[in-house]
Amino acid sequence: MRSREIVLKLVGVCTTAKLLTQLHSLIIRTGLNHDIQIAAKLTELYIELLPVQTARKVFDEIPQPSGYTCNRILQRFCGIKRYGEVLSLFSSMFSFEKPDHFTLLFVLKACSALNALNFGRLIHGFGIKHGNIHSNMFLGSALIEFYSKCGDMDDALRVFEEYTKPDLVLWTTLVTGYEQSFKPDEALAVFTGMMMTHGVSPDPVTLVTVVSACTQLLNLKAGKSVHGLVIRMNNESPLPVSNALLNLYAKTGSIEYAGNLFRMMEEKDVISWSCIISCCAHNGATDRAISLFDEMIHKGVEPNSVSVISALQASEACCNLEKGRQIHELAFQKGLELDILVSTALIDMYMSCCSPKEAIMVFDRMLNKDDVSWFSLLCGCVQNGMFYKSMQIFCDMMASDIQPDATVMVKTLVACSELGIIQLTSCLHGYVIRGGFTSNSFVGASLIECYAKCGSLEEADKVFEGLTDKDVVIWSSMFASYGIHGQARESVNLFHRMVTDSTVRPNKVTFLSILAACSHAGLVEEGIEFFNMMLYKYQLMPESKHYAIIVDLLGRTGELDKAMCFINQMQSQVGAHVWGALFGACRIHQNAEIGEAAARNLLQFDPDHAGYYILLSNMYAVDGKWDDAAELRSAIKEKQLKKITGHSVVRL
DNA sequence: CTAGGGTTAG
Repeated sequence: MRSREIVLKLVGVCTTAKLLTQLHSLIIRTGLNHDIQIAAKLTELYIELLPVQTARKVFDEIPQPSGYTCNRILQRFCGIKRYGEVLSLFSSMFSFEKPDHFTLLFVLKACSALNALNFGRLIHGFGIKHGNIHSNMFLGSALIEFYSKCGDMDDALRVFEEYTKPDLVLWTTLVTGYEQSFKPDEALAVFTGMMMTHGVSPDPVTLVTVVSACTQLLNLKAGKSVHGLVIRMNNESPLPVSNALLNLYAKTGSIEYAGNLFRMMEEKDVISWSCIISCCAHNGATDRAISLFDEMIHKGVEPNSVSVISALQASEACCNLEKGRQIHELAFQKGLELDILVSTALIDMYMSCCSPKEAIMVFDRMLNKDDVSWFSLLCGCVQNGMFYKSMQIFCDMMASDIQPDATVMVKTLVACSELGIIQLTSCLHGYVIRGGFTSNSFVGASLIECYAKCGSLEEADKVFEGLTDKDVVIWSSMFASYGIHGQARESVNLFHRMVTDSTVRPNKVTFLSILAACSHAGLVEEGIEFFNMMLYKYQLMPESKHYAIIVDLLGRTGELDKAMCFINQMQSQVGAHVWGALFGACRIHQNAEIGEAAARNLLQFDPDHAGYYILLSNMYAVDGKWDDAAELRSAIKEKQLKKITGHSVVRL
């Protein structure tokens, strides 16, 4: 009798697994393991202290576990997210122990995680039948969360409405449910109802969810009023709330608000830094994004993959290869390079900074690649003019059993059209059909243009006529195809066929194709006619590229003054290719005066482009302006510019 | 033994 009490006391103070095993063997030797009370205590300890599998074994050996013990083991499994085992355990204990509301709580949690809608409904029904669940807020929120996670907001709302006096947690669970189910409007409506008609004040948890809802809606105005509420409620808002607000400002591109809030925040973590860096990186403040990243590192904040990705995107946007490399080094040291998202951001950065070699090295080092990393690699190679490599990557993708999607097909077709190998195009055409891409108009358009660029207008036309559902993209690609072959008349005729035979409305790209076709064939009048049609009949604002074509068109026939006038009356910003077109025309027609103006404008876009200097100096030379020519030549030397040698390839 | 939550990413 005495030893029993001692054992019980010992069990009470046992805190480690090691002590427990020693104690257990002692208990077995004394035969006290048959004592129900001691066995129960032991089990509880096992459940708490031992690896779950052992705990489970111990539990299974108990002939009559109490409800409390059952709940403890369920709780343990819930804690380590082994939800499948929670459900199977529950099913096995159902025969001997009546579940109480604690049991149901754990099981519902498992059902939510596993999306086990039917199982959860069963639990819900059981709860209704065997107890007054509507007096228990804990069960209520578990049920609301369960239905929300299973995507059944109607039932979630029904549960909520059973409560006559829902507390803040219950309200918040409902708001969160709507927000997580991508119904931010409803989330905000419930929130306003809670505050206005029921007079319940939110706490930080509620506020975070509400701000997330505003972010989903990109509703800056609503978000700002929540911010106002936060300020009125509390002088110093908790970090999660500030971070949520920061994210709202970042996502809505409100760089000013984000900056102000960030500066005001007393406490900051990686998330805060990541938000502000990503905000700057995506809204044109790339240098600031980079300096913020440096500041973060300097302050000893440990970077995570997200902050590294944002900093890489900033380097990418401002083509800062050196900075990109530095961040790469840092990511490598921190072991973040293993993250697929980081590697992919690195590939994008190197590709955009014209260093495909380094991008490929990153790719080759990746342990597991997903379809996005493959796509980044493919895209980058096309961007960098490595068309053979792009085709090779496409083949490697297929060999690695990666299913190409429509965007991959488009990029591959672009690479193929640059290579100009028609047999390859036929192969890809076959794949387009087998892969079921025929209904995708972007793939269709790329295929048409690919055939055209490989020299086969017939094949392009065959594809075009074979498509039953021609949208504006498909039509435009065919106009462009005729244009490539100098058949502007056919292009124009086809345009009229589109307008009369279909309901398709031309867009800016359509006019780009038509104008290019006219320019290519020297159809000056028609080109200007189309330009006016675009402007007046279809009310489409021409962009710099459209102007460039018209300038090119006028330039070809030597109407340089007219072209200059045209540029002067442009509404939109004059892009580099507009000046390029004018400059090219001036070279052909030997107009050094306008040519100089064009070249000076061009150099503003690309100050180090040796080609412009040389062509301009040639123009001076032909005009006999030797001094000007010499001056320019020495400027080139001074800047140490080298002309990049041009080359072209023809494949038969 | 009990409930609702943060953020960034191709």
